[in-house]
Amino acid sequence: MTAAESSSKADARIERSRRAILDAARVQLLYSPDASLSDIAQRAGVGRATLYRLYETREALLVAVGVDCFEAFDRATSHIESSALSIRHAFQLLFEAILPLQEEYQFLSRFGDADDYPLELRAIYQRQQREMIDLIEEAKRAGKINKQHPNEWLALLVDVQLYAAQSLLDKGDMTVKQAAEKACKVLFEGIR
Amino acid sequence: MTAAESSSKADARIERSRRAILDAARVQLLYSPDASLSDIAQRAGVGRATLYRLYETREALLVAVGVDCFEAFDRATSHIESSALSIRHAFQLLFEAILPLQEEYQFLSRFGDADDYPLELRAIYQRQQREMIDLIEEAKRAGKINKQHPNEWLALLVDVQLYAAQSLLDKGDMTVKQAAEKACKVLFEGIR
DNA sequence: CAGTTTTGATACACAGGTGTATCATAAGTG
DNA sequence: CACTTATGATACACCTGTGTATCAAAACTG
Repeated sequence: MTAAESSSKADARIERSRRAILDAARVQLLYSPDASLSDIAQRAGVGRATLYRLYETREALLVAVGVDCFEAFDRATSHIESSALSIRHAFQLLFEAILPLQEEYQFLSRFGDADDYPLELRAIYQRQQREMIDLIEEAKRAGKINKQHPNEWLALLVDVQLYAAQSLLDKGDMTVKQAAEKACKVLFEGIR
Repeated sequence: MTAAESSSKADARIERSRRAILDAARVQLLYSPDASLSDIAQRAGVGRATLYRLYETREALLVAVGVDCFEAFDRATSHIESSALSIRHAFQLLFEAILPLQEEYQFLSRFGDADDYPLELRAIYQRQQREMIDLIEEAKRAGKINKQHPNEWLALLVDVQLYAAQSLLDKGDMTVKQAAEKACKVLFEGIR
């Protein structure tokens, strides 16, 4: 219904501009949250006017990027619950799925817990958090996680393990699978 | 030599303004990094002109806050190496010392790893990281940490454990000692 | 290929932040 | 208590970002 998903019969130019803008905005805003719309348009390779044509305000763009990130996240993780062999394996698959989408995941985290950001983004973030907590509770029931740990804290630990795993990837000498494996292991068993 | 440390024979009003501004700036910039100097002055309870009198530019203020944070951090942690009974105990003491200084610690982290921030802040951050890595290497030598883990990654894990521990404190039902204990335990032994 | 639609460039008004200067007032100093 | 100094308020010029409008040129559609 919204402009975000109406790829039905629009001019090909629109879709191209839209994709370029969303990608550029995600990267640029993650790198420097106070980047101007000129910066974003330039990175996207489109005119500033085009950006304003597709997204009425800066806030509307923020929301659109958030929605886009969430869709990518959902697409990459929806298969997990059906194909995981165990809870621990589900975490492993989750880590492997999210790591290549760090930009998208971090975008949602960063703009999801700030008080002064669009309500829509916060709602998306909370929905994502909810799914994570569901998984955590399942792991608790399976005895894989100490039941005394608060769920929100555990969700935070998963988040930061992902963040730390990304730093391993950035160093270059590791595959996604290996980084996910390491993060998962340290999460459940500690650094020693 | 700089105004930052010349508390020698200055007018008492100056020192009072300086303290109020540094505290307000730390909190305000941590909460919203793009806050205006008017916001900061207002929170500090001083006029905007006073702020400009004590700190020539916005960047100078940023550096001054960073230095102030580092001094507080140093004051709180310098006693540790002499009083720690073991490496593991040193981490426990470190966590206990830093947790009440989360604002200061987070300020240095946030403004220390961004590419577009003052060089002085980055230098301070790197010095702090260096001390952390020294501690980590000592723990490796003592066999408390798996030697295969990269030091930078481990330093990141300590950082994020502190961040997560803060969320436990924010919930209210925990003392600093308990939160530090929990973070330390999970760091070394995992969530299960 | 003719017609429609998007696009980029440009100019504009507006708002807000930065940094400087001035001056009467309040506060500290000796 | 006289003297010195910091302070807050105010006004100012400058710059940058936001959002709107316009129009010729380019790209897509059938």
